[in-house]
Amino acid sequence: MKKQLETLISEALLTLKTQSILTDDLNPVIHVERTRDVAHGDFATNIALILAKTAKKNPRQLAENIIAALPTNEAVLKVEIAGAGFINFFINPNAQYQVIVDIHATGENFGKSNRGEGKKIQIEFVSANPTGPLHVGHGRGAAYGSVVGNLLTATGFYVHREYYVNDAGRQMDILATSVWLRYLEISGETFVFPSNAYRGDYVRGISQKLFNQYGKNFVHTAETVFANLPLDEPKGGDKEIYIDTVISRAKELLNKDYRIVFDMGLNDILEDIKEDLIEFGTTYDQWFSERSLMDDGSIDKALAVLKSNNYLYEKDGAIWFKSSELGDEKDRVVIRDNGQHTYFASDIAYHWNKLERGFDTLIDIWGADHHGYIPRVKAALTALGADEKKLNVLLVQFASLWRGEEKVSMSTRSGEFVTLRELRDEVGRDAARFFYVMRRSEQHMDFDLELAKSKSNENPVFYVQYAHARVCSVLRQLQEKGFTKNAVLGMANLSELNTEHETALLTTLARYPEVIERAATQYEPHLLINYLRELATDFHTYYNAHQFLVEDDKLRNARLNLIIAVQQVLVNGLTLLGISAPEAM
RNA sequence: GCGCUUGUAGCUCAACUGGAUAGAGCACCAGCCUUCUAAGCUGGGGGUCGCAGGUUCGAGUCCUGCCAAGCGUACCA
Repeated sequence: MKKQLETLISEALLTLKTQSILTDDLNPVIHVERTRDVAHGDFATNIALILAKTAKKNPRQLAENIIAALPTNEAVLKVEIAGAGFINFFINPNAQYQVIVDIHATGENFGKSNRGEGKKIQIEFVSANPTGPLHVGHGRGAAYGSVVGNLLTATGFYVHREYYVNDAGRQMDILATSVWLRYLEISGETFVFPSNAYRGDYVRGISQKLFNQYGKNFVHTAETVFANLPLDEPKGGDKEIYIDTVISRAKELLNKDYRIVFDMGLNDILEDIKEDLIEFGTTYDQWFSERSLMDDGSIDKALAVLKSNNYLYEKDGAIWFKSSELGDEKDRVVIRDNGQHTYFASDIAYHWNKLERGFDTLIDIWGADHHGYIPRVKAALTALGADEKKLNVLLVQFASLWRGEEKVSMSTRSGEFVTLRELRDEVGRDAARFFYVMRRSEQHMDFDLELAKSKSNENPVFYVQYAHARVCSVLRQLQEKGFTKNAVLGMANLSELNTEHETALLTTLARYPEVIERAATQYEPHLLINYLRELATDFHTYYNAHQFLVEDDKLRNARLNLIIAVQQVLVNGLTLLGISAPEAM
């Protein structure tokens, strides 16, 4: 309907141009929006206000000209000028019933579109280091990313979801070393655990597995392991330097066996993460290994291109990328003085790889604490000769956790974090997803565990699900009470639906495709949540105001067709959110 | 210091990207269950849109300057 009106207006403008009321060079973007106040009709446009200035005309006069030039359309009942020069459209009520027919005809496809025209979008999200289980901070990215992916799929994009596995690099070495040290403890060695190692209980679990499988094959005495090391931080040393030397010691002593320990940690945690995400309703098309970029030479190749494009130089024994020439604050190291490439180097190769695979758009979903990283990645793409505009980084603010009045600090290494799995166990997958996506992603979010845990009626997800369950319940009652259902009869009598509650529902239902399109193109799933809450409100209000199972066959079937349409849209929306639509509650 | 993000009802947040009288949910107050699930509905109070300027027909939304919070500012990710 929106698009129809926009077409009518653009035809009117063309007419005015041929009448020389408007000049040919005016080509404004025609914007039709739904009105907030029913007194303003169903749709409104500010086109006359926009054009008034450049056309040097009185906006109300111009609005009159536009209205006069509008082609007639049977869906449009009345057109009015209001306020400073708004043009308000009143839609023929009979046209509004069409949405019920559409929903019944298209079913689960109602709301989907082909706006994306099959364009390829790669969306990378979560990508947490496999150094420990996912915690509640990752949950928000997981929920947000999967819903954005669903929305884009629903609007006709080809979506490829990817998790970048940091299975190489220093953090993983710290994990492997931590696993080994706990293994040594299990074997009976005693020593002070490094302050910068991973202290979570899950590490002990992996170590136990290692011990069960390999016995004491990897044991070295504590004396040997800790001989001649620098001081750890609690003793006045540097924890980073300390842990790095412990890692070197581990590699040295374990030699080829180091990889066994390393992979034990990596695979165990990665399997846990995969399972966790599946249970959370978040799936991927690909798990992309960072190590593979090293093994197949992608990193070297990317750096070689940067070098030949004259964007690399050497300083202080390290290789630097001239990102400051391309908008970054300063230059960045890609190869450290110890010969190791930085994570940034593999990120360059990874993002280049993504574009090489032919995606039209890349979406990265990062925690907001990584925002400073954006300019350097974009700079790298530019330096490689790629189009950095294809990369779209969406930031998700971390949800700060509260336990009642007390803020919970989260750090993977200190081991005191609430895992995503724990959260799911406590509040359930539906509520967790709903809460995560309920707010704009850039908005800081307070996640009160006490509140989320309490299975109280305050939980908005129940409100929406309850609307669906109520429709199901009515349909069950239909049988029990001996009423019949006749969809065709209902469709023939939709004009029976003339109460204000029904009109409101029709309008809300008709908005659904607009909401999906907007939520998808803006990457804002919270719009869908807000919509579903409004739809549920309209339905609950209607439910309380009118009986659906009435004797009158025409009215009953018209109403049943309406509430079945509501049920369908609730299912469609909840499905996109990855939330269940229970038939009974 | 500099950069990014955010400041809207007591609390948590919306506001169709510059439109008409800024809206919901909690919380609070007053009502509605022999009738399709009361996890629901109806009504009510509650606002200097952080502050000050500017841009224009029109600003919560855009520009500038302050104030406050979070994050970033590594040869860590």
